[in-house]
Amino acid sequence: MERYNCLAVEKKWQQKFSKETLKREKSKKKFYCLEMFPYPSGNIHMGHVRNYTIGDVIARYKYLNGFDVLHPMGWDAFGLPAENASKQNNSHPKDWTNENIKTMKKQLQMLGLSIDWSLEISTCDKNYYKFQQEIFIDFFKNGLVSRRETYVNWDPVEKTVLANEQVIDGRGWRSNAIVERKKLSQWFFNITKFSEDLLTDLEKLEGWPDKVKLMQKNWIGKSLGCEIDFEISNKKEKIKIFTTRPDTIYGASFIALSTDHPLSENFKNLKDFKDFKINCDKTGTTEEALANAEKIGYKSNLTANHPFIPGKKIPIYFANFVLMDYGSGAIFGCPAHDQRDFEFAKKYDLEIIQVVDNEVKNETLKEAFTGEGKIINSNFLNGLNISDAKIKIINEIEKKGIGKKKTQYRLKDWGISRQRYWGCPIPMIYLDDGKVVPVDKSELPVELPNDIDLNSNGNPLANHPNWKNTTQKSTGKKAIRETDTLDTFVDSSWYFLRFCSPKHETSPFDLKKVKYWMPVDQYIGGVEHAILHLLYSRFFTKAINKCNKNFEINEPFKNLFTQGMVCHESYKDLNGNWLYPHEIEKIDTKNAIKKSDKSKVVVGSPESMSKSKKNTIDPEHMIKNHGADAVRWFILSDSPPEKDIQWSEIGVSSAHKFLQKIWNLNFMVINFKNSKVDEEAEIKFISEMNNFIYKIDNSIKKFRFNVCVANFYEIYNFFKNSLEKGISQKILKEFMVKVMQLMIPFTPHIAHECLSALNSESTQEWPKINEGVNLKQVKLAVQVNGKTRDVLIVNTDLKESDVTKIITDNSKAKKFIQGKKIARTIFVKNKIINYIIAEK
RNA sequence: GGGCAAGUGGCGGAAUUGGUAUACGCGCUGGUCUUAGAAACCAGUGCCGCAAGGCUUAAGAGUUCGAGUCUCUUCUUGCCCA
Repeated sequence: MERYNCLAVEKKWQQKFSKETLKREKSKKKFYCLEMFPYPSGNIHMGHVRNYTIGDVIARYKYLNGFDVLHPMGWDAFGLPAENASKQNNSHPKDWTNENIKTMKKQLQMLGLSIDWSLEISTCDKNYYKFQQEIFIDFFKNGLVSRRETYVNWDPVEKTVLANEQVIDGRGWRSNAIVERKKLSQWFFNITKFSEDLLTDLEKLEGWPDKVKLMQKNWIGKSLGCEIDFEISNKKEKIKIFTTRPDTIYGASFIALSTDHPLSENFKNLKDFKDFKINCDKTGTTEEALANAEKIGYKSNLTANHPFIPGKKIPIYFANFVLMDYGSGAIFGCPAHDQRDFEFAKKYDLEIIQVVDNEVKNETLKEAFTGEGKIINSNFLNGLNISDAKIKIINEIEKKGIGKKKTQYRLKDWGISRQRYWGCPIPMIYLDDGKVVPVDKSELPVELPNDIDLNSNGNPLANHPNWKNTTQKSTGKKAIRETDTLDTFVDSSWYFLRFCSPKHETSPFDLKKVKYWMPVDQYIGGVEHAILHLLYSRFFTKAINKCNKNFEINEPFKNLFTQGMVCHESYKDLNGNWLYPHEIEKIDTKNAIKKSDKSKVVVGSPESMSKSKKNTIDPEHMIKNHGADAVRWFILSDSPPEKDIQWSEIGVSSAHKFLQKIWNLNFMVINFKNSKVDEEAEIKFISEMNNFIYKIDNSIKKFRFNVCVANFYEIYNFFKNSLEKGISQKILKEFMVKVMQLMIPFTPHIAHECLSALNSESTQEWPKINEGVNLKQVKLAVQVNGKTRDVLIVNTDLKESDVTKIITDNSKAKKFIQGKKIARTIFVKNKIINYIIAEK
């Protein structure tokens, strides 16, 4: 018996894996297994290891079960870090990115993944973004792209625009800078045209986690409301307001307008109004920023007539918490039942009229009441609940002809302009006469220039001396290129289509291939993409469908799995400096010291690995120490894959030890010599092994990989104990082959090596359960008054009377029922018998 | 503030979906081997109790012959939205 040399064995099999694919062209069943492709930041991290190991288990499992499997990998290669890194070390983003891709590809191959590398794509490759530009032009021609001046979320650090989704807690998702409101001309994808489809089609996605669907639903944020026209007192003009709470119309005590509302024209020359407007622009555009900001207003000299209370006039304000691009840029304020309105009313001493009943009465109201209740103080609405009141008042409004029912979505159009170099150029040109037109498709790609100055302020493309000067092909007219590039979320919104035919030259994808492989059967990635990336990809699929009627694919991802994060404790020395795990020494579970000077180390609770906290573990280092199989095994073993996992050095090394044991067991079986064969023991062995095969198969299907691992430990224990039970070598070998086949998806290197040591050619199939070999016995629990008193091993399908006889003859439960009156017996065949004792 | 998850030994976690709670692993304790340690192997390990037995799935109630699993109340934690 030799010691298992994981490094040599893994290297050997990786050379084979890198040339093989999981294609089975004759198979009638296809399976598209896709993991979210990585950003080439430099090195792979443990999150990638977890993501791609899970994907590999699924891909290999499906392949072994006879599927024709597509399992590609590529690079989400555009993005700001490349620009920043290049500035720092005076290189070019292209070189920096390509270097990283090389390193990370090598690292991924070290994991023994079943990736078909012939399909590799990179989004910064002009052969990729050329087709992205083509899709953009198609979208443009189909009315799915628009350009308009709007207030945008401006990240002052990155000097670029952020989508609403990219603003978290009022800060840039990457820079963490406080986001400002700025007016800019921007390109948009008209994602809101699909609001309703994106919402209703969520119901079709049965293979998606409910959590993710709910997040998308909330994000789209459909709400039913209505528009109401308020007459301005003594004028002919009307103000159209939008509200989701028309039931509170009798509580209206003011009107608030956006500072960009058309009515502001009348005030734009007043200095105090101008100052006020500047002040408003400091508030961000997110709902949260608006909710948290102090509510400020500018009182106009106008009032509006209340549409349902004759003679009542309510004041008109401009306010910072009303935005022009939500609804109509005008609201009516009902302070008693909206927190923002409440704060506003308190500040400007406006009327607070309660119209929904609540235990807290008007005089003592400390905040807006937004809960359920009966309508009061509202004339004909009194006594109704909120939803009935909404229906009734909308009817009334429509009858009076002063407004109509309207559905509103929270989802906004997707702003895609970025003032950056390292992204896909937007293929549009500005003609001298002011027209903005797409580049002729024959001129694609609009290539990024290589000679750029990253150190100049602002957008390097706009600063490039001549790149932006061009001519329109069809007319020869002078034109200027769009210098903004596309948001990098665009790159990842269709890569799954490109993977189906990555070298296709005439269009973004070969429709035949796409129709064969799509939708993605299993998509795997982090839950942090639950909204942005997944929503955008769904939009792209629907938008392409609109441009090309033959596409006929409505949803890109049939099944979605979101894995948890990889966590690790963090360490700080007494001066508050973060320390890497290799810089410290653990004394026990909660205490550690610094290796260099033996000083005390503060151990922080486990959290997501991040470079800033230095609580990262380098996968390459781990693979070199313990082997790829051990790393894969550990990352699958300790927690269910959808939950966070805590990285543990001891965990990996014990995974390594287990694989060594498996290797030894394999050799024990190969060198096994029979003394005598016990047929009954063989039947038990086969039956139990079949049981294990069933369990593992079942657990893989449910993504319960940690349970699979536990089952493998049980198999090992059981198999080892069975060696002395009189089982023939033939049977032992037959089942060792099956065990190794089961292990292929998890630890492909050692599994293949053992199979080859067993002289088995069966490396491409999944073990089948031997039909007809079943245990003739089952465990049956004996309960008295619901308490388990004994567990019997009995023949299957025994009748109640037979079971009772066994119990009264000989059982630990006997003494609990002897001499007692049994009032009732519950008997479930092969499972349980429960005696209910009558009370005296 | 609203919504959604979840809460099981010292730790990670399992429980065929209402039928043996604590599988499996880590850790710990004892033993074998060893000059010693490491490794390996064997045994033990929810709590109380010498034992018989009793108690135990965040807390409390309910439904049921039977509840970790279903219902209600409370507490705690996490995530998302505000």
